[in-house]
Amino acid sequence: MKSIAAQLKTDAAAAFNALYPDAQVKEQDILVNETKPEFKGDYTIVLFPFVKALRLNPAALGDAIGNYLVQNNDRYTHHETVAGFLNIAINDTYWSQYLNQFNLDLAVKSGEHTPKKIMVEYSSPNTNKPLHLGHLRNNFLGVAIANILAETGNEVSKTCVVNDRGVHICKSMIAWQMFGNGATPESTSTKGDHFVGEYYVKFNDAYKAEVAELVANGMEAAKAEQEAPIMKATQQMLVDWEAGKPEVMALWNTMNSWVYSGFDITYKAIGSSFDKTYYESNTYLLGKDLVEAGLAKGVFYQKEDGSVWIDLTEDGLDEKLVRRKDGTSVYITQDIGLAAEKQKEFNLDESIYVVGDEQNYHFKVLKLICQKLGVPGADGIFHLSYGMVELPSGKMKSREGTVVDADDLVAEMVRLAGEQTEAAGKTEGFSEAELQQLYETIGVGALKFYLLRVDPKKKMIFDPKESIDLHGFTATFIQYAHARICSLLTKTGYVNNEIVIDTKDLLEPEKQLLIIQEQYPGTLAQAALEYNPSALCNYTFKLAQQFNTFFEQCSIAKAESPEKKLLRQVLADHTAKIIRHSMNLLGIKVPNKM
RNA sequence: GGUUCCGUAGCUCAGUUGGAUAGAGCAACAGCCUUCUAAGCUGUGGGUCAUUGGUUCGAAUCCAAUCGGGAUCACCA
Repeated sequence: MKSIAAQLKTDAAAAFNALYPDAQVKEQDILVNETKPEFKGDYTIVLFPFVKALRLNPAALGDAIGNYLVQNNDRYTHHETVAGFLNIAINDTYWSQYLNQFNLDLAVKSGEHTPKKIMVEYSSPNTNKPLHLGHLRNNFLGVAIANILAETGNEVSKTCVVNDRGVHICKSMIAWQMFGNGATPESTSTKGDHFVGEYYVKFNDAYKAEVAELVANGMEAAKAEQEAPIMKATQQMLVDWEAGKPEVMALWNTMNSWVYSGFDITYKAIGSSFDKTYYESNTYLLGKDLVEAGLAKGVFYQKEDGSVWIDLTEDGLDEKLVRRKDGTSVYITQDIGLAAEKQKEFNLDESIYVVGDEQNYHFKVLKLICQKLGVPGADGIFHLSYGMVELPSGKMKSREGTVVDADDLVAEMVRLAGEQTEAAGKTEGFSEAELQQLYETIGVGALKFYLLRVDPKKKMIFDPKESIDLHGFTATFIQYAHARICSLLTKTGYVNNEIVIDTKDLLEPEKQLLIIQEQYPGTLAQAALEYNPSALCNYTFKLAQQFNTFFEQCSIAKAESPEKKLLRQVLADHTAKIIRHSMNLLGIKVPNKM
């Protein structure tokens, strides 16, 4: 079913065409806004664009259109034209029809588009260190966007490309060989990914020391960086790995398995999961055949030294290397190969990559090359680019130890949720286990909401002080409204299947709540269209806010009449249903009691 | 330097297919719990929408220039 705003556009276009057939007004030409609170009405049609063409003054035009709308649709009642704005009110009696037909699933899925096969790639960790704050934004976005697209009627698969090979992995391995003395995550009671990450740090410390020593002995810095024994050993290990040397493979497998067991715990805590995981160790050779094909097609060209390039200068980009002179592939070659591979396996309409905006150029190039090569599905490649997460002090820098660890952050949020719950004296009636669950719901929810509430495209500042705030524009605020509703409905004896009869003489808070509720499917559709979960955050907060106003002003227990009581119970119930629905899509749990 | 993104209240952010007096949250201040959960509600103060010019009935939104900031332009991934 169409939203009221959309229906009003249709009806207004019909009114224009009935009254002024020559103007040929189309639905898309009509701008419908919410009426500003200081004016009477619910939705507003902007008349200016038509005033000139029709050579009418705004007041006369507004009256004509307004009268036509009210006479031909019992959905609209009052209208008034103020300075070129035609304000239309929705008839109170219309709302009973709306309430009786309320069906969230139906409303959400009734979009007109044909379902698409969509893959969302996100998370994409390296196996040499634990996840950090930036990964959290990535994961939350990936999960939310996959949920939103699936809910709005698409077939979505989630995938993760694990960067499990390369020189950075070898660094951890070398350091463990040198300094580990056979230690394991078990023997040191350390989470596997953190354990391996510690050796990555140890590598860098040792490397720095070796370089310093060489320089002290008179070597040039640039040369020292190449000649440091630990670096040479690492490079040799990479060669051995590519050759499949058994003891290197064994160590690699062991250390990666430690990391994966650590990641599993983190993913479980933050609610990330994947339908398919690609490992770079399996995919890094992909794309080589496509380089050959590209050469044959003349899409690529070879320089005298044997390296292979593509010239993208006509597309406003640069020349880009796709194969080194030694015949090995580069990063983008694998990505081309993997794009083709995904397409073969899943036959996608859309392939979404949730990757930071520092790779905007890379993905522009990737898509262009795939298109030029004629890789199937190339047009469906979409880089869901998100901005970096920065701290109030600036960027996170591993050198300066300012990287915020994901596990630490989650644990801290859960701890603070507990602390604040206890401080507020709200622990009564919960078992220990229930409390632990509640703290996770609040702590993790707050973190997710904090990272999702900002437009993904924009870089954001993560202020630790602000992120732990459980007031205002937060998940906690919304969760609290939900918990109140659950309690309220139980206490006032709400029975789910009754029919609403009376929506006459709606009070302002009741009507405002209805209007916002009615906008949910449209908001969700917009969030899907723009790949923007923050639109849902904003909406759901607004809904909870309006519910709280309604809650203060419209008592259910002491309603003026049984009809009002039922109406308000239904309004509260629907609020809770929408909150559950949207928060679920955002990956945020809502408690029934808090 | 080339390309590209950004600049809105003290802080964090909405608002941009051009529409009414630019909105929230936090922070500050003043009220509201004998009544359905006060993690709440109500109110007050707070703005040269970076600057300048242009387009037009109308610009935070579009265009140009300037200032300030980020990203990127690797035979790294």
